[in-house]
Amino acid sequence: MSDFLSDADYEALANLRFTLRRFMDFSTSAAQEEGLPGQQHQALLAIRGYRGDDPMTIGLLAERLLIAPHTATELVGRLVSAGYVTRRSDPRDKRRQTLELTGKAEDALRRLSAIHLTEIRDLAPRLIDLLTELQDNEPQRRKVPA
Amino acid sequence: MSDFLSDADYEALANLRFTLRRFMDFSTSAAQEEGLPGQQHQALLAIRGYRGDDPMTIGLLAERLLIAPHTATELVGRLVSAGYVTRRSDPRDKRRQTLELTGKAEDALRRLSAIHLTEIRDLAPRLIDLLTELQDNEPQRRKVPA
DNA sequence: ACTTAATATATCGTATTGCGATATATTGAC
DNA sequence: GTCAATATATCGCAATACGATATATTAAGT
Repeated sequence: MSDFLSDADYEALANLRFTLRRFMDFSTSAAQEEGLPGQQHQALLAIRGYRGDDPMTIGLLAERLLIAPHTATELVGRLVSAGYVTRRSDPRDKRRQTLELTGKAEDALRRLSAIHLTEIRDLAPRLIDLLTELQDNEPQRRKVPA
Repeated sequence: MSDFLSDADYEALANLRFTLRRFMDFSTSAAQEEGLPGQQHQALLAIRGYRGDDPMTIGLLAERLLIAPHTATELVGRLVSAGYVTRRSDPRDKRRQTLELTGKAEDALRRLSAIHLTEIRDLAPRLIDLLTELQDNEPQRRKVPA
């Protein structure tokens, strides 16, 4: 297992992190300005962006956000309290809670998503460059590059 | 300001988040297995990947991690306690603290960076696709695509 | 040189948030 | 019909970042 790493590798990894952090930072700030903590914004997006036949539930949301189900429970509790999400017992399986966005959530998410698209279009070229660089710097590639 | 957004836009944004979250989740888990909280791992990477003439300091680290200087102070405090970083007063400006990685940190970071490179090479194609898709779906582009 | 402002780091208390452990309700398996 | 599995919920805890503030050092203005 070649774990030889050049200074350039570390630099590229650090730059990738820096770029990702800037995006996360932008995103969290934008959400805060809408009055939403970053995690709540991402939950709304996960609900809105979900394509599937069954309705969105706590468990599905947990999967999409990579958090524990009971953490999703708490997150949804906050969203319901703040008026962004409705939670209703699923008649087909009363263990499940079906989730839907309120108009308030749709409005906030529309604004947030619009500026996120703009920001992503700004960031994407740099990000793609960094990813491509990291892909190309294979540690063990043939001695004579084509 | 056209904030018309299609279902596909929301889906693409949600998928991008999901992919970023998977990377962050992978990264945090890998760091934990090395005995490092994710933030500490990223601090080590920021120090190691930093290219500059002046030595790394608390303030520079804060800039690279996009955290408040006093948060960087706390983070470095934990890293020093755990034996990953040395902190010394800079003789040129005694307000500054110069930071250096210990051998322990270099070892852990080498292992972590190696598996991160592997993971990134896995993830990069999907990420590049998602970013490209988001770039191309300009809401207001010319009516007749070339 | 002396006073004042700016910079760099540090400390303390607080708030957010996610998790582990655990509990309850509902459904499915046999 | 009983028992295991699933889905959600609750509680206490730990980690971490921040705001407010403090101290030390350097720079700027005169």
